Amino acid sequence: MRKKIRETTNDSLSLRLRLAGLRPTRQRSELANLLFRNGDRHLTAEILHAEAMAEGIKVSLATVYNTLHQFTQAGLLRQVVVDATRSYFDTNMGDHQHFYCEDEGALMDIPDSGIMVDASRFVPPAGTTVQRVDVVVRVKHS
Amino acid sequence: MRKKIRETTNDSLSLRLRLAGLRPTRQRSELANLLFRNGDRHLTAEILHAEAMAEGIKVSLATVYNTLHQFTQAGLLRQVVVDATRSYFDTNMGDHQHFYCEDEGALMDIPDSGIMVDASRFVPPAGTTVQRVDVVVRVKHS
DNA sequence: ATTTGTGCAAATCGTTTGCATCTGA
DNA sequence: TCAGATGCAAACGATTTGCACAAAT
Repeated sequence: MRKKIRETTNDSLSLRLRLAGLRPTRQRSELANLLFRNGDRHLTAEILHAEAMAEGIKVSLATVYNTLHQFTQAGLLRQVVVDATRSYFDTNMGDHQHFYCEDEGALMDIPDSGIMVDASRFVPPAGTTVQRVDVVVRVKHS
Repeated sequence: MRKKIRETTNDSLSLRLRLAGLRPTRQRSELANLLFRNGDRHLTAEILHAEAMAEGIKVSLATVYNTLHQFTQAGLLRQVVVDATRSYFDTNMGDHQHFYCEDEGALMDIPDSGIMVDASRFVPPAGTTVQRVDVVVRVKHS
């Protein structure tokens, strides 16, 4: 049979990476798989790295950091700042908000119904435009 | 004239510290003065430390950090998380929200009219209660 | 072949801590 | 007096970077 022109291994993830202008290297593809195969996720670099290790994926922590930032820049992830000591990344790029439980450091999406902050309700400082509006509902175990 | 029983040096700041259960030490009083004399402020430990130095106030950076946390715990300050790399403290304890300009790392109050997020609009995860709702409007120089 | 990514370990940066010394009540 | 504060420097933990090597196109 003839040589396959189009890459057979080119799953949708590789495609996504390509479209984002990122070479689908082994590490990036495997991390992308971890990140996106199971829908919405909120994780730190360390958590992702630990998961990768657990699945036998070889990546250094430094590469995980780099990759998360590249994905963020490419619009595949969103960085969520809730805790001064940790950086979370969210695979859900839709317009949504979060619950954050400080007790356990858990970040959760607010089920849709929720808060819609209407950007027209306020005027940004002179010379600036609104990038986005972050809403974090801080909760505590009661 | 008779000995003054009540401290003459007891300005409102020292009083505030006392009421908060904090000894009005020289450093705490002077930092409190810097923080509260000019109304609302948003600053990092480093900025406050630099200001103190500039005014000839002798405090170590470590003490500034400690003091900011003590004030926060005492309800005199609020810590605002907007940037993964810096911690801001806000002297405005009222219910309000912020603009954050990533370009210049500037944090500003949103003039009141603004956003009122109504906590009843959503249900916190089971077993938790809402602490507070943080809204950060991220803006960029255009 | 050339460009781009990766790994490691060292460097960085904000923040915290241990401990000896000082200070306010 | 003496519990509580402070200062310094060392410790810390998350993140980043420099550089030699490896992989993708």
